[in-house]
Amino acid sequence: MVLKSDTEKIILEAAREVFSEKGLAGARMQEIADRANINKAMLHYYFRSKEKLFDEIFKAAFAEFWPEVQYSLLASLDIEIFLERVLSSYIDLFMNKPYLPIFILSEVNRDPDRLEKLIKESGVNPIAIVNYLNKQMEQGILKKMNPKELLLNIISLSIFPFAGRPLISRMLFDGDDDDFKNVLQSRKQTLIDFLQPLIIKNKA
Amino acid sequence: MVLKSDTEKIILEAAREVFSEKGLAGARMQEIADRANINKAMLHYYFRSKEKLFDEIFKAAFAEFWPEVQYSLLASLDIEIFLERVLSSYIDLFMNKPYLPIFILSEVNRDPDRLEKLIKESGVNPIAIVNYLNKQMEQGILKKMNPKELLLNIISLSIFPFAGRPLISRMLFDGDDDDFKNVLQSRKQTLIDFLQPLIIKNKA
DNA sequence: TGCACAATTAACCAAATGGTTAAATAAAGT
DNA sequence: ACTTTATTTAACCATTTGGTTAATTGTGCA
Repeated sequence: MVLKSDTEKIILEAAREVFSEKGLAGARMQEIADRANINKAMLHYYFRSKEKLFDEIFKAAFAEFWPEVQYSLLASLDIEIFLERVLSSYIDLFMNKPYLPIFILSEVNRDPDRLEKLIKESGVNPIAIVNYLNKQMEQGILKKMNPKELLLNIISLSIFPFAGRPLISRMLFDGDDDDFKNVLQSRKQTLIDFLQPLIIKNKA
Repeated sequence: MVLKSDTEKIILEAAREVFSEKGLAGARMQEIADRANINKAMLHYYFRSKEKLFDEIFKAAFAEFWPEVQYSLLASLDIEIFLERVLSSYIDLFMNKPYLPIFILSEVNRDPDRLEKLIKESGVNPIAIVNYLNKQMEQGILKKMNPKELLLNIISLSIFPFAGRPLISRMLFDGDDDDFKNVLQSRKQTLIDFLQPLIIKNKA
């Protein structure tokens, strides 16, 4: 891949900010240019069109969004370590990039075809994780259930609090986002506790 | 409240469709008018501005979105029945109105102040549920944990699969939304099983 | 029937918006 | 130094978009 010029990187960062705040439809090319301190024409010089620029941003966001989980199970991993890693890396990720979950969710919803293309290109494969969970169940280490649904539950518990952060913060924490932030941070541990009953201990 | 004319209702339904597909920024007044089979000027005749029309839609959506939970615990309820009701009513709701979760989440994220105003007007109060859960814990019926976090987990498990439906359907179910739909439907029961370990049975 | 008022429409408007262009400036190569 | 190429800018353009207006049609009622 060609090295990215400084200007290009500055544009991408500004675009990421604006697109994740306003969405594709709500974002304004002028605002991106302003935030990058450059002339609006530069956006087209480097990225041709709003759509193309957005594609770059979305692709990068999705790349961050996904692989955390996948790489957590290269080897046949102990389930407790697996859980610890998945939850921890997701929570760290979203703590640093709070905009990620809702950005992905919103834009996938608005135009699912964009995701479709990306999945095919990137060869991402969540089924590996499903198989892993399934194996743990067959070995009697995990309580038996639909492994896809278990993965869905783990992801729900990890992502939703971040995706719904402005809502939850206001409804459940009286608008005190710091308070909520603490809960989110400690979730690395409390979620493991919450999921603990799924793990079958062999009586030693 | 004044009776709503037919035209008004038709507009609201069309607006709801378009706004929840495209979001506030992405929606076009012309498209709403077209879908309602009326002249665009009628939209302004009845609702003054796009913003005002959107407010109506959002308010109605939020009203559907919230009270399901709240009304589930008018009396001091058995925890199993509580869970059953909450999960069941949420799943039924989102099964019929799949657009609701992501619509609320997206738009609250885009403009949290809109929610702020609504909360104050509507006097919604999730803390009642938190208190209820807390009491159950003190009575030794529920495993002890942060009650706000338990509520958060229940909500996450209920809502996220719907909010992320286009994403999950493609990533986990190979794009077969019917397959996913079945899982969602059966979740009324599987989620109860999943949460079962939280409930402490008194040995009879 | 005719009058007042509500509902509806076609035509129009100003502002915003994504995108283009031609000229200017800076860098790089010779 | 000179030429070529890449980068940057200001001005401009066509289209879209939310919103308005003035005229038309429909409705209830005195």
